[in-house]
Amino acid sequence: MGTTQLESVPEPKYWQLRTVLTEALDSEFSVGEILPNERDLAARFGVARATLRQALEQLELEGRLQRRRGVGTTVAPPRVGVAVGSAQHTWPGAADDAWQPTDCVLAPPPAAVADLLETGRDEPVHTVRRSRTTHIQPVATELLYVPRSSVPALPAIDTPSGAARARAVLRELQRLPLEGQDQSVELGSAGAEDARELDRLPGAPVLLVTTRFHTAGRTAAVSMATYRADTCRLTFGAFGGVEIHHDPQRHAS
Amino acid sequence: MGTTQLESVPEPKYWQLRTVLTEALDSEFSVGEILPNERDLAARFGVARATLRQALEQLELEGRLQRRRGVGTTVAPPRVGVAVGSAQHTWPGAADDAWQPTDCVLAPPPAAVADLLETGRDEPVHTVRRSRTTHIQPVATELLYVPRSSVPALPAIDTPSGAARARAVLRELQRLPLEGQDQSVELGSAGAEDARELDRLPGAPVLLVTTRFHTAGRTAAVSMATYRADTCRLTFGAFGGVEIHHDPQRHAS
DNA sequence: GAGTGGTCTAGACCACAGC
DNA sequence: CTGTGGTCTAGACCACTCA
Repeated sequence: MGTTQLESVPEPKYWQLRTVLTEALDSEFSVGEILPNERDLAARFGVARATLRQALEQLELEGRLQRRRGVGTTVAPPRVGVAVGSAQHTWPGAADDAWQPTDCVLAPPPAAVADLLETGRDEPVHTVRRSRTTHIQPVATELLYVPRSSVPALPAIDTPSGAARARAVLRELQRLPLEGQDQSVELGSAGAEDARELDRLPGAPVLLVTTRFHTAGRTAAVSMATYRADTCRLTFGAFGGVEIHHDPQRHAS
Repeated sequence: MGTTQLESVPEPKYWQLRTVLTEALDSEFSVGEILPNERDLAARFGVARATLRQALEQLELEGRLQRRRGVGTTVAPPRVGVAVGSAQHTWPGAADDAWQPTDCVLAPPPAAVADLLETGRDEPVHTVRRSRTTHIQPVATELLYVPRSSVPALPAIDTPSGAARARAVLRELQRLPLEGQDQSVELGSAGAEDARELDRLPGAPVLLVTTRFHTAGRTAAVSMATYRADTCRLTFGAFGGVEIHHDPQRHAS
């Protein structure tokens, strides 16, 4: 008598829960609707709150849910497609781009960036801060590193740090011939600052996009952008406008 | 007397731990080295194991650690750059590509894919399974959906399902003129099957790459690839060979 | 078998939003 | 103030690997 478990545990409870909740979201809930609170949900499914939370975390990671401390858990809208690489490469700051410059300082970049720029590790570069929003939600922050050699005509550094100087640097960049750009995407977690700016908690999953801008055979600038992984689908090419309504948890054939 | 906390909790313990461990990894550990087990580490830092694990999860997400049940926790090597989009677009199955076809069946695709292909929702399409490895580690699995109209010359379906048929479909694809491709990247979690194939646990974070191949103004094929997010850095363009040794947790200027 | 990471529990308290 | 999600604890047991 007394089997080890009712279900012989073929798979963990939080994973079963995730599946059940996914189906419930697909069939019984609509975007923006608020779910019952975690304590009630846990009781309803007969699991500890920690287990229920593990399932909710999965769903938030997949962009199906949005949780806010003090508020509640709501059904998230489909991810927005955010264009990060286009067929016709353009400099950051071009007329059509979606970024808002907020600040600019002259400082030594992180070592990894210095290596990409092939500048000395202690050599200060223009560091432009920008942010990007869709509708009203912040989706990304960026640090754009521009060596002084890329913008030699920039007026003396008497311009105070700030958005004005950021725009000046970007304007000077446009004058260079852009030969091409390389990009890479990887998973990261938001640091305290980025988290605040993206309206998330520290450690929230983000997509880190590194872009190298080339001119005359050398690297003219490097951008390191941090996108909210829960709400964004990064698009390359003409994929921008397309809506994809699939479950990010891949269901094999 | 008795302050609420020793440290007035400006930030959560697991986050402080993450920082401490990151620094320790940078300075005192080398790639492949095994860390003390979780119970010892938790005791050493004076926290519960669950809290310690929260910090380790972060570090694993960032690609700094690798954890294996029954084995232990080791320091992970830097992420490998995996080329997913190149300047000169090529069909899947081209001579140089890194994928290994393993199977092919004719079945109706998920609804989302049917919409992208503009086929009927119940219309069966060739579904090619492929996998991709670097060195000896699996890094990605893929389902490639090819409508029958894209490979009309394919011999009758008497070829048994399997790698041979997969190669036949890919070979036929090469005959079409490739006009271009769109891609999108988003965060997802590995389903049970993918997890097994990628040597991870269900729910492991993955990067979902959707590629649309165009010919003659229509979509000739759709690929949905699942990359291990912990070990991969997806590269677009010539970024392939570059090593980046930065901390995926963005440190602002 | 011993030792590892993975899952789960039942509680407690905290930080935050909104009334 | 109440109610929400976020953090943390101290334990237990399970699944897995390897000697």
